Amino acid sequence: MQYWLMKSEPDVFGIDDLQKVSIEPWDGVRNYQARNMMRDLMQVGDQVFFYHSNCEVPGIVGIASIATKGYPDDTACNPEAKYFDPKSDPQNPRWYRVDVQFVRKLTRTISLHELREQAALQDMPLVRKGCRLSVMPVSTTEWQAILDLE
DNA sequence: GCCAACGTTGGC
DNA sequence: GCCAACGTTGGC
Repeated sequence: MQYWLMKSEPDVFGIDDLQKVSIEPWDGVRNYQARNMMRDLMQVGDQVFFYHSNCEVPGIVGIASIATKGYPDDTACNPEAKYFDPKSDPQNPRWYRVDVQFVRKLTRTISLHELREQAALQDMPLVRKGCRLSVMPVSTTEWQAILDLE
């Protein structure tokens, strides 16, 4: 089993929204690195840290799991959709998504500030300045180190 | 294939 | 709201 971290803006779709709907298709990702991870690497049952970005206290707020393997993100082919991509061909889909399932909220937010202070987390892309990757792998030791902070 | 222009992300 | 970082686009 693999571990991941996925970012979302709480004003758009936060951990409380995920709790309400239980399962959410993670569509609209238009970044090739993130696409490759969703399409090729994610497996059902993988665990995910749910991260709130672009908000008052950015940080990890909950845990989710991967509910489906990667499958084509057909919102890319819908001209009405927010993340429509005219270059995406339904016969040869450019973008992929997975379904994400709510597991639990953390007892508290583990802020980005606090994550940056941890020596064990210095290699995480997340703590690098200017990291814009919205989906990233988390190692087993990083996963445990973060849970130990809860 | 280079690189300037542009758009987006996301912390602050 | 500002702006640094970074990915993408497109002219050449």
